[in-house]
Amino acid sequence: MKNFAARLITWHRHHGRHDLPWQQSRDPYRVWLSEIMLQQTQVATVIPYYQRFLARFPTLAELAAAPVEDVMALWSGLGYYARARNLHACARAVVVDHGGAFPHDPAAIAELPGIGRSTANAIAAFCFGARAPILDGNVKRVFARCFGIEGFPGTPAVEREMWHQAEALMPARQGGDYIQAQMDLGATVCTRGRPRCEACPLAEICVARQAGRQAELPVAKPRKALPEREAIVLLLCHEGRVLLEQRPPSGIWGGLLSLPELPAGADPEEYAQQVFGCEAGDWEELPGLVHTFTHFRLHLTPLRTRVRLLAQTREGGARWLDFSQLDDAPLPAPIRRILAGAQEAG
DNA sequence: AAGTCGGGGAC
DNA sequence: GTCCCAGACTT
Repeated sequence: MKNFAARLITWHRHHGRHDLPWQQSRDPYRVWLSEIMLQQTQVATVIPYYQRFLARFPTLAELAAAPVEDVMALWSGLGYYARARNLHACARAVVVDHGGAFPHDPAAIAELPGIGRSTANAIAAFCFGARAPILDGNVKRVFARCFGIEGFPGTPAVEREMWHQAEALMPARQGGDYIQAQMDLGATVCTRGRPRCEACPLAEICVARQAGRQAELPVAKPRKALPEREAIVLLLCHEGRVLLEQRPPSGIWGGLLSLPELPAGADPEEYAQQVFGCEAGDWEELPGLVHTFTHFRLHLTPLRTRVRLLAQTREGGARWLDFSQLDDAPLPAPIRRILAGAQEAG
């Protein structure tokens, strides 16, 4: 489709977003950091995290030199914590394998931890002027509508078709403006619900608009019923402190600190004593909460008790933290909420 | 090809 | 409440 890129680039000059915090620089470090944070995460959510992160780690070298725990703490609440681990690993790989500077070749960038084809291409196009297209949620939505592409874009077949389109449409020049234009159009005009077609530079050539099928394209993900899971978490309190344990590196909340989770069917009294060396007092059930993940719904029930310490905990990853230390701890969002409520309740 | 991985904005 | 977001990675 000729004119596709030209329409977008022209539109972007006057109607694109130009003031986002990571757009003030072509420093690959800042571009890369923003791209990772923005994976499956909206701009408004990312901005405060991005500012905090950059203030703590102004350069890639400082990030690479830091302990991964500090990175996790700054990521706490942002979700998809494998991104933070990969970010740290990537910084070290750039230092160790590439002399501290990102490679310019998109394929080489995509070899780095946490960087896939789309993110690698974005970095290469923004920072090095590469003719390398992206394919994110915005582009998929624009393509599906503009070209009338049927089928859920998450399937490999549809994705292959869209990558082919993306490669063919990518202009030789102004690549950075072009991919920024695609994302801006998807975020501000070709939105999921109620797209503003009257303001769209592609309106004349858009298949969905001509057919009045904006609401049907892109085809929605086929949904299954969410499985329900339940978990009991323990607040073992002792002299103003609470026991937290580190989660396994992979799985939900990988690598974060969390409240100890009672194994299914276990007795809290015995578990506290045998695993953590704590003699429990009276148990108090705190208000529970429901947290919905992408693929299941978790019902969390907190049980609180004051304990007497009998022995050293047998859990290597377990730590006593003062309630005043929780702000800086790498906690999952729902656990942070539970702890905040528990503190208020005394 | 399907499943795993968070949290919140927008509706 | 539901849907999905500047996706990557594992199985």
